[in-house]
Amino acid sequence: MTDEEPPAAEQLALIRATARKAKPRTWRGAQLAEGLPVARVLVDKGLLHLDQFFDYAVPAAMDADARPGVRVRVRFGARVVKGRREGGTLHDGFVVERRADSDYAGPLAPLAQVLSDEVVLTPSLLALCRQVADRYAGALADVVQLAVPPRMARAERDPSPEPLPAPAPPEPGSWARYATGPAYLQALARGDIPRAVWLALPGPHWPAELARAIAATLASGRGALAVLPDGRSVARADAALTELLGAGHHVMLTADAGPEERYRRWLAVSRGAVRAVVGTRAAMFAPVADLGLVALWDDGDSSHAEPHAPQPHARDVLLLRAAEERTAFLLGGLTSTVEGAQLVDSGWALPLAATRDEVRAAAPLIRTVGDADQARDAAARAARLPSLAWQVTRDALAIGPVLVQVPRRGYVPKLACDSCRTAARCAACAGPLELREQGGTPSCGWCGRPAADWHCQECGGFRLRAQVVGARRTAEELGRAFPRVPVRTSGRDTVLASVGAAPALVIATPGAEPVADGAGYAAALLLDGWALLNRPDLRAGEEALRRWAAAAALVRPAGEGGTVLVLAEPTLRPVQALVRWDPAGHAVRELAERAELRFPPVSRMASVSGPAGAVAELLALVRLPPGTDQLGPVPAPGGGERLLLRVPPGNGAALAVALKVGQVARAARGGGEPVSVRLDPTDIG
DNA sequence: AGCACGCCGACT
DNA sequence: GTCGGCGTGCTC
Repeated sequence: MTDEEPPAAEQLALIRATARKAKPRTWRGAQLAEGLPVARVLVDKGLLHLDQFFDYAVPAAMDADARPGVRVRVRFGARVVKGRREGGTLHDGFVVERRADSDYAGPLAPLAQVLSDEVVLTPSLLALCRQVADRYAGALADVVQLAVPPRMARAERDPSPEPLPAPAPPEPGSWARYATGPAYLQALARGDIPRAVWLALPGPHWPAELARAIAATLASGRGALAVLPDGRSVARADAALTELLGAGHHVMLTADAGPEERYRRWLAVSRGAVRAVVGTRAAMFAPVADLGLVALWDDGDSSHAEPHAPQPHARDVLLLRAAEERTAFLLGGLTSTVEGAQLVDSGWALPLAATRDEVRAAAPLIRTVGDADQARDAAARAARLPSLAWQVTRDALAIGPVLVQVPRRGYVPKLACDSCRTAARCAACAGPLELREQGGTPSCGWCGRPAADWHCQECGGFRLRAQVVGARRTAEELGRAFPRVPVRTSGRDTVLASVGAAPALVIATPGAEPVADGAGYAAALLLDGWALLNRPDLRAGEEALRRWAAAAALVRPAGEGGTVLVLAEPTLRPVQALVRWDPAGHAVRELAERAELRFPPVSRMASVSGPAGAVAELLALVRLPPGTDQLGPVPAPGGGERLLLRVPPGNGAALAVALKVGQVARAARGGGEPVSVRLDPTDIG
């Protein structure tokens, strides 16, 4: 996060350094480019662990085209047979530098082909990729593959539109509801680099607010980039931006545009023709010229984590960009992650929140039904829904649609206390307990300790259960109980963007809730309370609050009759935070707890997994930063084993470097079976 | 990751 | 003698 320290970088530079200079020689003595006859090339695939550049000779005919940043093809892996080069397969790559000489002592192979004269891997994009690779102990080529889209020749042939002049600074609009909102916009429009963690008010205004932040940055003559978790939210931001500025100032970078159109838009950004980008995860690398603002919406959404190696998270990539490219930063959401709270806590970013009066005016009424209430409720035992739920639904259906949030399939804890349903955790390290075989002894998913004498920390119970839910069926029952009301469903395969303002029951899984036209939903029933809260995940509380707030924000304010009913214990921290609509307080308390328990993100973690021998081998080569804890190893789900490494705050970069140095050293000794290294893994339980 | 080189044992 | 086992090391 903000703990990167310089000595680590020197260590990496050392392992990258190569031998002495040599005059470029080439294999067949072909005619070479006169001025700078050497091209330093990043080879796209192969040697993934070696992670280094290779020098090639530039034939005279390619002198003009082989500029830094263009795509080339090179022969790689050739062998010398009787003084002649033979074999070698063609690989794609990028020229990263033109030079007068090479560090490589041997003869240089010539570039095979310049694929295109389009400069795609610009120096600043390369620098960003390098930083991301280092941050995650990954290979540069892997990051470049994430950052530069595949070439589509047709899109390259077409010229990009002429850039538009900077727009006028926008009016504050609904930003006036936030104490420092108008000042934040003014700072952006002035060309400053304000950094904020923005807690958005519930309701439909956040896309327009995000659009105004982008417009204010454009007004300063700089570019802006906003990353959102899914196509629906990008579409909302896009619509708001188009309404504010018209078309032409921005592009949408999402997967559903198709590869060619997407590359066309990416090129418009890369060429400086378009200065603002709204997009999903991959847009985090968008090469916006003279970037003035990076914005991220709802950083707790898991789709901000890139699944491909080295699995960078959009929040971290944008934090790197904000620091390196000296830009403003806006982390927005209805709730805050602990990482967001940490940015405020460290003083790096300022909170951007509304007054309590504005919160009260915007939020719906939140009511709760706990287990004790349900036990007393005869109707609930029969129909599995408390009578308050029936009452709220009946009343709300008189004035508008009702949203029913049900748990997603497979979204249940592995093991929980049989009596109070609290997730079962390891007594030694608080990792999640798992049952590896039927009837066996549960053991910790982190440190592997068996938990034969487990008892519940909350209620003292000693029986464990694997959880099952029937909430979807409950929702269906609800539909049958109101036969004249239409039932719409949104989830998994069919996600609705919006529903009408007329009374209806809208059943949705978390994250797939449609926006209700008009005033918003009259009520929401959150049926997934205990399933969300009891997940064996560090983020269970944060995630529950995030999902509840997302649903509750679609409900009209309490003053207009909006009601939210959450089926969860009212004494639990996330439930209280929802009732009081105090996401900031919740995040601050979660952060304090993580610090106390030495959990991420206060401590940083890496997971090392692979065949047992290989993990031990890598570990022997790694010089871990002082104070590193080793948790495990435990058997990994896909075979082999997994080890967690935990370092104190401020040592994240050192841990990444140590692991990278170890990986390279191990590869140089003949490698063997590969070991996967991941920083800040998201699935550690 | 490929892929050739090399230094060992069993075969026509 | 020669074919081929895969252990080892290099790739601009």
